[in-house]
Amino acid sequence: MASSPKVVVIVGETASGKSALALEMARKFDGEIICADSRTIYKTMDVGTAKPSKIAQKQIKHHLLDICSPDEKFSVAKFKALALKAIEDISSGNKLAILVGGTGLYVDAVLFDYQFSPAGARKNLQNIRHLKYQELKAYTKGSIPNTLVIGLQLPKDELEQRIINRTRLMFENGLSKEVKRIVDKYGWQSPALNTIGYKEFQNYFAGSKSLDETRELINRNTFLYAKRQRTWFKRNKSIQWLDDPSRAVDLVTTFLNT
RNA sequence: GCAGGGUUAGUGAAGCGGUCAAACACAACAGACUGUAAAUCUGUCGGCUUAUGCCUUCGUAGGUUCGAAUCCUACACCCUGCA
Repeated sequence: MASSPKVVVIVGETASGKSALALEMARKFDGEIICADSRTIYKTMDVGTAKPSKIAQKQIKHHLLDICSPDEKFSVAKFKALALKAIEDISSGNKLAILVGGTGLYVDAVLFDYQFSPAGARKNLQNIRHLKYQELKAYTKGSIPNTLVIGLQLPKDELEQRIINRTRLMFENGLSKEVKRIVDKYGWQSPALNTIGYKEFQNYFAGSKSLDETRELINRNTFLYAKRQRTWFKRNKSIQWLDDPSRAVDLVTTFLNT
């Protein structure tokens, strides 16, 4: 399959430094970034989702950010289609596509070429394991060709410290105002507000939780989320785990030369 | 000082003579995941070890009972009503 474009994929837990690494790789290898993130797709949700800054976006083109409004429903299938389109666009412009994200399902939808049945065909609300067979087939088949998958892994306590710091920064950068604005405009039932860093404010605004308690809760929920991400990525054996991000340059260099 | 309430596993909190290694929640640990995925769901959670098994736990020390986290006594610490 010489025709399929090369894609560098960067995965890892939240706050592991994926975005920074992606930016660096994009600069070094003339790339553009595709965000595989189920929350940064939403407009106006910037602080709480740790969305790449405007400055970063000016330097390097980021795809699939701000593509829908907080009251809209989004889906993996939509993501897959858009991501494939973006990969095509980027590589036809002779640039390197860099897919970055912590949303394992979104990444895998592209990487393992998920085939979705028609919308609404299946109600799988209880996470019934009836798709196990299909899923296994997909994973043994392996990922799509011409991909390099880099995973960022930090020691647990270091990651927790980074999460704590990041949450504190979010609060300093007006997270509470951002949440308020979105709630006032779209209401708590909006799909986008069922997000760590946002939903925890419900009790704060209702007056039953202090700001400190809210921040603690966000931290704890983020730890839990990171754990789920770890579990998800663990099963993908083709990920090349790095504890030292600087090694990524070599990996990408050899990948591009083969 | 007198009267009353409390002390339970990592935390919070049930239990108030047997079916209690002790509900439940949270955390912790592990896992699942194909159109909500920063979502949703599952398992383990005193120790030994994996057994319809044993051992050690419910502030501390004794006691009553066939049998106590549960009743009694003393002590320690904490909160409250009267001084």
